[in-house]
Amino acid sequence: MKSVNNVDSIVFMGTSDFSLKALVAIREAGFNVVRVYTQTPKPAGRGYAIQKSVVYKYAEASGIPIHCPKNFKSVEEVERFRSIGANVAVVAAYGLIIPQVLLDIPPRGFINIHASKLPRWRGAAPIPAAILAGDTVTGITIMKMDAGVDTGDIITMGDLYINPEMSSGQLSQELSDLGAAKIVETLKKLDFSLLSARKQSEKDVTYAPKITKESCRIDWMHSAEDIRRTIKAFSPEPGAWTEIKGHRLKIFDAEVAVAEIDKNDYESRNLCHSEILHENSAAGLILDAAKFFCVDKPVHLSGMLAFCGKGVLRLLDVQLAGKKRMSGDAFIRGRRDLVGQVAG
RNA sequence: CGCGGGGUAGAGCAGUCCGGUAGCUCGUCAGGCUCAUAACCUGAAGGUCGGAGGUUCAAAUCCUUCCCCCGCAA
Repeated sequence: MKSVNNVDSIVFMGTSDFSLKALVAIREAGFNVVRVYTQTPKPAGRGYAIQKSVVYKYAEASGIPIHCPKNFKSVEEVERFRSIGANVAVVAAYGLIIPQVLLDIPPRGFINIHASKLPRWRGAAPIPAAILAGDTVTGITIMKMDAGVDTGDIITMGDLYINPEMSSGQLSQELSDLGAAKIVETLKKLDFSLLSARKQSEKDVTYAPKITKESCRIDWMHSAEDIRRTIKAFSPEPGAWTEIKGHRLKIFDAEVAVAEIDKNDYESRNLCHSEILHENSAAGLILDAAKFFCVDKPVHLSGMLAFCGKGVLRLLDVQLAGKKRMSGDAFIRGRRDLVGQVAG
């Protein structure tokens, strides 16, 4: 039986932690990775030290030849790739555009691991997009690459349920495990996989918008649930943030403390905010503990609380610029001067 | 040499400019009050102030140097 094809010459292209899992899995499954492409080590971080990608470090330690072109626009780079003579190329979170001339080179083409169920969330940031949208299920797509952005024919998919507690970081880890398993499965029966590929439906296409600094900024006028999802979607990187007393505060985790509340029905042991609330400008107000009267029952809330456009959020994991990351509880205990401030 | 913040009790912070008793909010432990409480009151334990030198009668604080943590930017 010819189930294991002649795929003993694989080129792997990837940069992030997400791709590293796939690379490791491919090698552990016994495939021969003959070359690794990853993004150029570049000055980054404090002091602009040269940073190698995790994939670079792994390949280096494993003795796999590494190549880091800036792009594939030159004939030289294309020919260099051709000279490897690879049977198939696997791409996962690489970060460079692969032109058609390159896609045409390997006999069995390019295969991509994408962190969503295509055609939902095409684009660069599918994981935060799924959380932000409140999706209850997402997954992995293994596809044949074509020249479009995540438009290739689908080989296989894997499902993953999003539990509401999950942050992008956790989801990304689980998806990378799933992706690693799926790519190995695909490579093991490569010819069959390629034959069974089917076109994407053009009906349910959505795009995952690029993440910007501004899209990570919290709008406290939104509901507590919306803001909670924003926080989860950008945790731990790059981190949802707000500004308080002129300083940037990142929020890595939060939970809805009260989904809905009549803003007049509460008191706080620390200070009386009724005048602020009457002005309807309470969104973003930070408190450290409060007692609410919902219907006829008093509800005691502890921890670091933030009023939203609708409801109250409990901030669980925060970090002020320049300080350590800590629980909201500890943070607000030490920074009582921030109680009663309005974040924005 | 990219810009910047920080290291003080188990946690989070103030005090540092201008040297002179180690302080705050919590937590912990013990007791009290209350119908009751994530409320309140009383008391206790817990620190070689990141390390090493130096100046001084005296250093958390001033000088030199080293280590560690973090934000921005890329």
